[in-house]
Amino acid sequence: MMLSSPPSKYQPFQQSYATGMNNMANGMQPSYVNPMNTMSLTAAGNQFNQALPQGYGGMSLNGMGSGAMSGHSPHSVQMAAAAAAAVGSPPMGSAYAGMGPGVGITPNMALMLNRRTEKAYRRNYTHAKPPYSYISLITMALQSSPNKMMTLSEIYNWIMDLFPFYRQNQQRWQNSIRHSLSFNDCFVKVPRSADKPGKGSYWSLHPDAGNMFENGCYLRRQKRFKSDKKSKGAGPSSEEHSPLENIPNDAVTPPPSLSNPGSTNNSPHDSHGTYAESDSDNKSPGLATPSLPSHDQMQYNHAALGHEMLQQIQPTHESSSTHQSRPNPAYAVEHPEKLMQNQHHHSHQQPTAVEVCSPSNTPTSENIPLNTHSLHEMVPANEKSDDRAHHNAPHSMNQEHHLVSHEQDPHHLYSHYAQATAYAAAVQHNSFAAVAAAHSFAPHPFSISSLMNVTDHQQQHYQQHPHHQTYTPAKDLRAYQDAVQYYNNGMNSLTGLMPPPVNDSVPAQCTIASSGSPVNSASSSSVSTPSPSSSSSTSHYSNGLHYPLHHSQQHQLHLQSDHLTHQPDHTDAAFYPGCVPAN
DNA sequence: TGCTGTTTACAGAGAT
DNA sequence: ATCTCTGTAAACAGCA
Repeated sequence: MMLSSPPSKYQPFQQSYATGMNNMANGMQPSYVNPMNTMSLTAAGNQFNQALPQGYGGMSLNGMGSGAMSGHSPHSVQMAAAAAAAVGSPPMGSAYAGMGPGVGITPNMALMLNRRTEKAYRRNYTHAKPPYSYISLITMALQSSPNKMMTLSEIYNWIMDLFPFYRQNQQRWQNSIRHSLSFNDCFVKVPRSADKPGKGSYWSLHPDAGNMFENGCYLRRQKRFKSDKKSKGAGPSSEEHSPLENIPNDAVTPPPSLSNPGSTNNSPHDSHGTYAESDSDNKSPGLATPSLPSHDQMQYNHAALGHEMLQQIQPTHESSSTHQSRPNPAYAVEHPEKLMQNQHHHSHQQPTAVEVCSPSNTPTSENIPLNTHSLHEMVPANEKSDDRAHHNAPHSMNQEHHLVSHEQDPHHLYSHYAQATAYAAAVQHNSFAAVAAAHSFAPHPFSISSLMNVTDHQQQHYQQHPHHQTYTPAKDLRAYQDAVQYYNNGMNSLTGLMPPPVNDSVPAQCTIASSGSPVNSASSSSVSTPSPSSSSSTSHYSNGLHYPLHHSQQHQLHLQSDHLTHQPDHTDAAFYPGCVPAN
C-alpha cells in the first residue's frame, strides 16, 4: 500500500521538456510510477474496479509500469480530443489545417502556415498547457489512485508525470494547486495514520463531487461543488455519503485528537459547508460574511471531516435503498470475493447504464427528467453521481454484433476519435446529435470517467475478448498529443459537419422507428430539442444515429470518412507534430 | 528550513 | 451587465 509521499523527481525549473518527453517516449519509467501507464490496463478510476491491485500505488511497488505504455489507444484519443474540445479552439496548427470549409485561407496559405507553425509546433507542442483546470487535474489525479486519495506531493508528481508543461514554473502552479485544494469543497483532507507519519495529509474527493466535470468541460465546471451537509443540521447519518467511502480502511487511522466523539458532531461539512453557503452568492473570499467560521474552527472541522471519513471506511455490508455504497478499495483488495458480492448486490440495486438503456427500459420524459438547462448537461438530472460512471459502459459492449474483431475493422481505429469529434461538433453546433446524446445516456467522451474508467461491462468484455484490451482507455501524454492533433484535424474539417458515429458510440436509445427511419427514442420527451428532421437537410444515418446533414455536407462527409479511416502511421511526424516517435 | 495548508485579494474569462 | 469560476500572487501559520 502506497502511503508515503514519493520525492519529486522533477526539480523545479530544471526539467527539460524535450528530455522528459524523450524519456517517456522511450519507455523510461520514472522512479515514481507514471500514472498514465498504470491506468492503461487497469481501471483504477472506476468505482467498481477500485479493488484491482495494479493501481497507482501497486504498480509503483511492483515495477510493472513500463510495459503499459499504450500511448496509441484509440480510447485515449478521447482524452486529448476532450482537452482540445474544452479549449474550444485548437491550440496548435494542424497537419490538416485548411481542409475544412470556411477557413478563409487558400491551400497554399495553409501549407505555408503549416510548415511555419509545425516547426515551432514540434518544439512547443508537448509543452502546451493542458486544457484542464487545476481542479480537474487534481480530480483526475485523485481518481487515478486506487485509494482515491493522494498527498499533495503525489498530486504534484502525478501532474508532472502526465503533463511536461507542469515541470516548469512549479512554484506558480503548485501554489494554485494548494489553493484549489484548500478553497474548494470538493477536496477533503484526510489525516495520516499514526503509523504512517509523513508530511502533509491525504487529499480525497468529496464523494458528492466526483462528477464535477461529467458535463464535459475540463476548464470550468458547470457549477462549483459546495458541501451542503451543514444545512442538514447534525452530522451525516449512516445513509449519507461519506467521503471516506473511497478511502481504504487500512490506509489511515484517526489521530488521537480526532477520537473525540464530539468531533463527529461537528460535522466536517460545517467547515466548507458553512463557508460555501454563506459564500455561495459571492465568490469573493473578501466578501465573506461574519457568519463564517473562524480559521481554527474551519481547520478543526476540516479535520473532523477526515475523521468522519475514517469512521466510515469500514466496509458496509448493507446498503440503504437510497444509497449505493462503494467498494472500499483496500478492503476489496484483501477480500475480492466480498467485493464481487457487493458488486452483484449493487447490480440489483442500481441498474447499469446498459440496463437503464435497454430497450425494455427506455428512459422517458417521466422516468428520466433531463436537465436541459444546457446542452453541456449530458446526464439525466436525477442521476446520482455514483451512477454516472455506469454511463461509460458503451452499450455496444453488450451487443454481440459489436463483438467482432476490431482489427478487421479499420474504421474502428478511429471510432473514438470519431465519437469525440462528433460529440464536440455536435455540442458546438448545438445539433440534434448533441441532444440525442443527452437523451441517450451517452457518456461524455471527455468526462473524467470516460477517460479514466474501464467499466465493469468493459471488463467483462475484455475478459471475453482479451485482444480488445488495447482499447482500454489508456492515458498517456502521447495519446494526449495524438488526440489533440486528431481533434484539430477533425474540427478543421468538421465545421458544420459531424463524422459518422461508430458502433461504440451508439447510444442504446437510438433506435430505428417502426417506420424505418432512425429516430431517437428520447426525442419524444417533453424536452425541447432541435428537430431531427430538418426540411433542408438530408438524413445521415450511421450506426443507429440519425444525423441531419445538409447537402453541402454530404460530400464533406465522404472526405471526412476517408480521413477518419486513414490509419495513422505512428512514424509519420505529420500525425504527431512535436512528438518524437517512440519506436 | 522547506513543505503544507489556509486565507485574502484581485484579474480574467466563461456562463447566465 | 452581472455572476460565477478559475488562476495567480502573496502573506501567514504550523509542522516535520
